[in-house]
Amino acid sequence: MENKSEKLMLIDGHSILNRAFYGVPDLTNSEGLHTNAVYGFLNMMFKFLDEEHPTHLVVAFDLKEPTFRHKMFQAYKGTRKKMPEELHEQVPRMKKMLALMGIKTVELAGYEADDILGTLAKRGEKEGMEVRVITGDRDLLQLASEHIMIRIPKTKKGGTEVENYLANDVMDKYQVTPVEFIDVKALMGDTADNIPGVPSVGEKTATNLIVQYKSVENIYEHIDEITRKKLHETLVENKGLAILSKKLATINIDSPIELEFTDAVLGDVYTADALEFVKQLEFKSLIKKFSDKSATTTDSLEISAKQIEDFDEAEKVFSKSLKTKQIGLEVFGKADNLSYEFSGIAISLSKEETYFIAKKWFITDDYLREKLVAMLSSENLTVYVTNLKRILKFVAVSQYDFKNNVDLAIAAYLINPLKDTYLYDDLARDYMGAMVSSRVELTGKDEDFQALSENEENFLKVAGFGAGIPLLSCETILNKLREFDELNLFYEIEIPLIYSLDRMEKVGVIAEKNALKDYSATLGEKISVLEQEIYQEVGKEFNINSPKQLGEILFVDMQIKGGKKTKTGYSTSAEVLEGLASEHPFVKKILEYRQLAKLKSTYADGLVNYICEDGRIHGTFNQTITATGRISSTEPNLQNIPIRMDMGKAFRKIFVPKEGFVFVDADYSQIELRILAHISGDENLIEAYKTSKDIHRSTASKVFHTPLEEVTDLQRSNAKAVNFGIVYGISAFGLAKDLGISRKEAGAYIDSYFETYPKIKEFLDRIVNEGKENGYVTTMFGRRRPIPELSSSNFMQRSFGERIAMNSPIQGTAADIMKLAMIRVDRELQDRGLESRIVLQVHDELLIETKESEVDVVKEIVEKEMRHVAELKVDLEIGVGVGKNWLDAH
DNA sequence: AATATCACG
DNA sequence: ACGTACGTGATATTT
Repeated sequence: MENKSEKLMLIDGHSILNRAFYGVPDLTNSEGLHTNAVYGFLNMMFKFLDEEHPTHLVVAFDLKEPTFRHKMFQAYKGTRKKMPEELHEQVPRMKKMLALMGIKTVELAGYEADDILGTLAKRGEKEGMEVRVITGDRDLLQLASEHIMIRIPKTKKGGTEVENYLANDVMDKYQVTPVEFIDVKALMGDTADNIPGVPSVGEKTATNLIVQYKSVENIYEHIDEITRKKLHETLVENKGLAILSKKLATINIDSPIELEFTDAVLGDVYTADALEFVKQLEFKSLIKKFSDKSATTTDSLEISAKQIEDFDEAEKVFSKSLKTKQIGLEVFGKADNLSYEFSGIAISLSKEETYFIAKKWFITDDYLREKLVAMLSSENLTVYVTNLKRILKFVAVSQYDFKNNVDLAIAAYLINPLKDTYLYDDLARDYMGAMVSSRVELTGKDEDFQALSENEENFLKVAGFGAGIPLLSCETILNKLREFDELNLFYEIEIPLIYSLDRMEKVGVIAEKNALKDYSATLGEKISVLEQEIYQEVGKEFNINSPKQLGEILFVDMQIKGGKKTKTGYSTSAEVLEGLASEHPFVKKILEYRQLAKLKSTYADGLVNYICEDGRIHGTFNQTITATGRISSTEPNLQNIPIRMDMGKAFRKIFVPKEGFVFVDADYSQIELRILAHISGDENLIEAYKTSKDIHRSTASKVFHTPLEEVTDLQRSNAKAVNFGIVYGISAFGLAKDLGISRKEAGAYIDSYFETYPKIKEFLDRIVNEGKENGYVTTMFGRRRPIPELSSSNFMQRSFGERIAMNSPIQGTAADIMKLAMIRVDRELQDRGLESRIVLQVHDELLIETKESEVDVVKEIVEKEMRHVAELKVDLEIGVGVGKNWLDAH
């Protein structure tokens, strides 16, 4: 029977797993299992499956026992270098994954994966199949033929490129046939593959010889024809080695493998068991892929809410809730900072008793809101939720006194801030060991209204999980928090902060829409002018916003030197372009165009879309995003409004206080460096802060051994860069790049810095060791950041981990201090009955919309509260400004 | 959905 | 030999 339409894919298991391991950054699931190689393997495999649609699939692995070829080799050179443990532990995991997907794996005692692949490839070809061999090993090129394609994925700067070889591709690239390739390899040897080869024969010589003589054996039959004396000599001397090398290099294509191709037919790989396993390994994107394609999954935990539409029954549930000690709660509906509309409230009283009280008939928005307020402000009732700030949006006013409300998403964030979501399914998985369908899986991304009517059963599940899981997981989560010694951080900082952030979001900040639109138009005009000028210079029109087109025009069409590679093409970053500007002045126009285009799209046009009917922007401040404990700002991002460039500063002017108010802006001066001085206890830096006005100048004076008055601007700015570098987790490379000096010079600066401030060096060493021992580092307030990278066997990964270990306690402590300051300033404004309000936080800065009559008291409040949040060995200095717009106040 | 770039601390 | 400063988010382009 002809098998013309059949296609066999063979994967070199260890080789691809190895590639994946080194190509994918370290990944661990919450149990601490390393998963990056498995993840990379699967992604690569899916990519090939999508491309090729094979009918048959086999993955071949080596076995541990030494093979024939290994044994022969060991006479010449030790053993292969062993796999790092992080990879080793992933091998059984990979095999399990493949087994669960119903994919055939083959391993055979005494034979390498190469032999298995070779045998199966030839066997498949004989049966008339198209064959694809996926490997990272060039040795396999000897298998290439008209119907056997060797595909070698290469990880190039994050992306993967594939080299494909049929027989003629091998000829094109190596000038020899696939079979002759064995002989080339035999002559030149391959240390990585344990083939000794003939000494001093490299790729060139080997190829030339084989092109002429076709095989090792034939060379020796014509050995007298070799005229190069040295070469002739070594060839004769090493004849035995050459013959042996050929044996070592030859892949066995007749291994005794008991495999019928019918056993390797590729079926549905998206099995329910495989889905369970990818969930356990926490491969987010693959979970989605598997869930979409596999049959319905069963939840390992059943909580379905009972729907209530009757007013009297609703009354009963609320009154029972208010009398009990603890409930789980979730609110459904639409809400922003200006309005809200319930679709209902889910309440869980116990595992068996969960309700969804729908808004209907007499159960109105007002009624639900009233009940919600009662529960959130109850003295005796503890309410467990997963997103308290969102729930607060259903309570319109900012004047409230809520208590005993526990946001478990934030608790889970404190336990491990590296996750990207803390939704109910995440909590169930991490703290209850239960796999449940996510909200998106059950109801999609649609609004709650539609979901309720469209798929009632699924919606009631979401309601059940949403309220039930917080209640059922709270004990485990809080115990973990206690174990991690983060309860104080949680209750004294993170929970109160929720209310302050909510207030800040609800207040919002005025952005002058008309001024913004005018500026957008101005920018638009300047951009068109530049655009035309650039087209003139280049000689044709193109999309300047496309790095691809721009790169090709600059470095291919115009042949400009100095092009740098990225994985997709030429880099056109500002850094590269600036390097070009002196020789090609028009490049400045491109830079300027870029800058203005950015300002127009992101800030001018971007911000306008967020201005509400009240003329204000109500952004969102996220509390569970950053790894260090900072808050982040989205929709829009109000923490990256321009300030450094002149053209950008205009945007700060459109942020203004309302009538009768001004802005008071307060920021911490060099808070991170001061924290470093405190934590390290370095007397010299502490002393410098006590006596010097200008810390960078003072640092320059000491580091460069120059009297204070004689420090040049350049020295000061270099010292400033070193100070920054220290906080970022110093490296000579990074500093050199920043300052545009050599790595050696940068190293000298760093050495001198550490001589000046010896305890800083001690601290940095200590914190890295501590991180390696514990697997995490902490801030002054006990905030924890795990650093899995520190245990990586990859130098780059580990170095990254070390810099994180140095930076996180500093950046994180600054974040803790600012959070506490915000809470206190906010509370003081409330308690004193003032009308002034915090409107923005930008990491070390607070912007306060201040009633004109309250300016003095507000200034006094921010100075006092911000300064005294923590008593450090150096004072926390606060800069305060007052103005009619953000730029002037800052 | 990923990549490149650039705005901020 | 390798090749990165720490932490974020939005936009436009390309896949």
